[in-house]
Amino acid sequence: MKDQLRHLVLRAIAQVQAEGLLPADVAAPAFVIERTRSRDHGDFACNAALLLAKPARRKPRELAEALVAALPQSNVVSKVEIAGPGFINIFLGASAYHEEVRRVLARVTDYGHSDGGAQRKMQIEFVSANPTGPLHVGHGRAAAVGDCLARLFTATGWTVAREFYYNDAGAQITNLALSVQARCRNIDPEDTRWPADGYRGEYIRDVARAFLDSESVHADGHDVRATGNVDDLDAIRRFAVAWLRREQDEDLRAFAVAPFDNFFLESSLYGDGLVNQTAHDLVAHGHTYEKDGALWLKTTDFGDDKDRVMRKSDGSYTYFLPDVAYHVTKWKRGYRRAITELGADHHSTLMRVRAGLQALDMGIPPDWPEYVLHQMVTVMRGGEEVKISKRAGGYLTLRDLIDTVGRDATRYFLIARKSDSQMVFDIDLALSQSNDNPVYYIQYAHARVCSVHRTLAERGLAWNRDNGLANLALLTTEHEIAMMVEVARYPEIIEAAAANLEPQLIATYLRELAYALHNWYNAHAFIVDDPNLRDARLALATAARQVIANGLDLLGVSAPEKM
RNA sequence: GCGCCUGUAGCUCAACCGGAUAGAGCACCGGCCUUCUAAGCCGGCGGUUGCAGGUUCGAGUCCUGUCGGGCGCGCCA
Repeated sequence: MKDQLRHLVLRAIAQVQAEGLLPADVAAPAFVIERTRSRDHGDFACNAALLLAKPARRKPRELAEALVAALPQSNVVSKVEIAGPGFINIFLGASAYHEEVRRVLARVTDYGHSDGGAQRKMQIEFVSANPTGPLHVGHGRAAAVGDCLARLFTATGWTVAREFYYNDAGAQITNLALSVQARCRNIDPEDTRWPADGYRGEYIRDVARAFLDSESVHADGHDVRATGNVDDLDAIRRFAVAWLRREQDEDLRAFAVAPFDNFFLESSLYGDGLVNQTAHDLVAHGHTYEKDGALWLKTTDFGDDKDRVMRKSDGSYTYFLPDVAYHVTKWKRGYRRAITELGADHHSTLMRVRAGLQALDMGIPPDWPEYVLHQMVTVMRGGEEVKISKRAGGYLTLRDLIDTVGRDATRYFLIARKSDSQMVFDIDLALSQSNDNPVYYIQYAHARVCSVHRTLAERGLAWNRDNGLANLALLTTEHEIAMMVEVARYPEIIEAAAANLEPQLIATYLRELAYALHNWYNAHAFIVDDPNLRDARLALATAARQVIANGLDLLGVSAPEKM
């Protein structure tokens, strides 16, 4: 709808220019077509006249009049008004909304999708948890946001690759192996022989038992068999990494996160010599210097507040050099668009990685890759913060949350806030079966329409879809108009959510759509005697149900037929 | 001290990359409805958008300063 109107306004501007009212050298400004706040102002408002006024040196209202006069005829527009300082208010005819309802039922699960991405390829990297323990709630937020973004970009015409990057070789992994080894030897965390920075969670005991039992683990596409040889630390390390990767995969599956297309191992960067190569290239491009026996990258050349060590005096690299090398592979793999999702506590790597990429002078744009940062989640229950998991010990796991409130509520709540705001996850709210709980409220709206169809069948009636679509003009009450407007907004929401990397817009929208549906449901009976009206109401209700189902699917939340 | 994020009604949040009178829900007060699933409707109360400047036709939104909260400031990742 919006695009149609934008097109009309552009033609009007060209027409006014042709008439000489607007100088030809005045470029069409970045005007917006936006939903009005109040229905009194029509369906959409356009600010083009206000923006053109200055360069054209004319009064906004005068220009608005010229634009309105030049606006091409269209069957979707029923009325145009000039208001306030020079807004052009556009009123849509009912038929425009009827058309939208038909489109929903014709396109079904594709409704609201677009081809804006033109099937170009892009990559989203998210979760990227190190395989040292079960996923925690922060990973859950990353998974919910990243998975939803991936679905959104798929829906808007991009070819999306999902990637999971993990460190399988660093000091943390050594600690993991030592912890498992200690457990194999029946050493407890309380024991003086327990490794200094060992992982104390109960799951370490499970890994140790599996290792001693010579189990075989399948993760990331290959099998790793335990040798059972407690003295072989390297074998323990390989097994523990595979075991925890499998555990994390199970967490992600329980969370209904779509499978990752690629798991990228940090160790492979060393094996392929890419870290050395990157260090060499950075030196060659002259943005480095030696000081105190270490090699520094002049990140201050690219906006950082101080330079950073890239190779320590002991010859090993700091973490951000492999990060740069990793992102170089993304660029070389052809991802001209890439999104990296991180916890906000890692935001400092953002500047460093971009600085490293710029220093390499490979023609990578300064704002590549895009970043999505997610802030901390505080989990509350009964007015108190919950932070301990029995299995993991020091932190609350994603699995705990899923087991407590269910997958749907977990996903919805973790996506429902802007990801760069801190959020409070209220377990009591997520568990409540009431209207206060938005997940319940939205799913219930979906189930209700399903229920209407069941009742219809029980009464021996059938819904004549085509008859309903032919009689949409019978839907004229305030609630029905509001309902149609809400349904028609869906494509705009998808577009805005993808463009701004803000999946929470979908969550907010679905609550509003469900609200409109419940209101409508309570104001009118759907199953009435008049077959034309009945079919029409069912057509709109079914379209609304479809939009709810589509929106919930983007969020990874199920759309139940019964509740 | 420096950097990033954040601050909107008593509470949880909106406000569509500068637009019109800052909106919903919950809570509270007064009426009403109760049907295909357990649902809602009307009215009332509630705001100097943390504070102070600036930019312009127009600022919750952009800029500067300031105050409060979070995170990060290592030759850890």
